[in-house]
Amino acid sequence: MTNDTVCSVEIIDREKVDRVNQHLTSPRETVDMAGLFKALADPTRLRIVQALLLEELCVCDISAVVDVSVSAISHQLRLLRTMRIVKYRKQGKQVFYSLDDEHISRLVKIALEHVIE
Amino acid sequence: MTNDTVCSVEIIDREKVDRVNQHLTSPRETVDMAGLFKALADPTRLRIVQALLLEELCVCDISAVVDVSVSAISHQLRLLRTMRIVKYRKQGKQVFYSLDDEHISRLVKIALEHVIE
DNA sequence: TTAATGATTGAGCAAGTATTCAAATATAAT
DNA sequence: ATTATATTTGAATACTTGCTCAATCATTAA
Repeated sequence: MTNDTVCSVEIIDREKVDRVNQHLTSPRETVDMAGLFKALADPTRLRIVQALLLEELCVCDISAVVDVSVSAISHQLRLLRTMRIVKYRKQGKQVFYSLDDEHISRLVKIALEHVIE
Repeated sequence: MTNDTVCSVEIIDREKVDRVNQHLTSPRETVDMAGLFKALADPTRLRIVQALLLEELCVCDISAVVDVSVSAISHQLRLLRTMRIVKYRKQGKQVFYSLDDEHISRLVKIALEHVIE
């Protein structure tokens, strides 16, 4: 659906629209950024990230901290793994997860500042 | 569902779990933070925010920039309004939106750094 | 080898969400 | 007043998502 048909006047300020369009990131980058935010947009996943911000933890202990079933945690960890937000190491039967991205802590910190106000 | 029933050994490292738990934000704060990330977790909304990061825009022009129907944009703007992420001013028939939170630009900037790498 | 344990996976379901469409508001122009 | 325009809104729908349950895999212990 094009905007030509949506807005009867099509565009109010064509010059402004062009200017803004030129400075936007590529659609691909926008989608990727949204994906990163989406990874942090669920309380369970955010809780996991908050926990791993403090210490490396095995799946079972993450489950205990977050108070969500091991299965559910494992599903979410897979997503965080795919997003390259967490990494893991195996030690015997256990799998220890930790954060894999320095940007994450900054994002979480800013978000906390936001909600505290 | 408690973790006592989930993990056969309940908790691997009780001391670690307690320590982490003590340093976590309140559940309420976690949910609010997740809500903030969720607001930026959709490509359409993120595109809107990116645009408003550059200039104040009316709904019609946002629709043109993001290339999504005016109606859909309006629905998303309502959500961003509710989240106190954008504010607006009326001028005649038009409604101009702009960002209402200084944290947002920092979040978007960091997310961009993340995806560019 | 067999049993036990920590973790992963896939299917299914309930809840949430982004968009469309049609109708309704609000303001400006005729 | 009537018409046109910019925006908002509610309902409907297709899609996504987070969890549970059961089964499976991987590693260790007996």
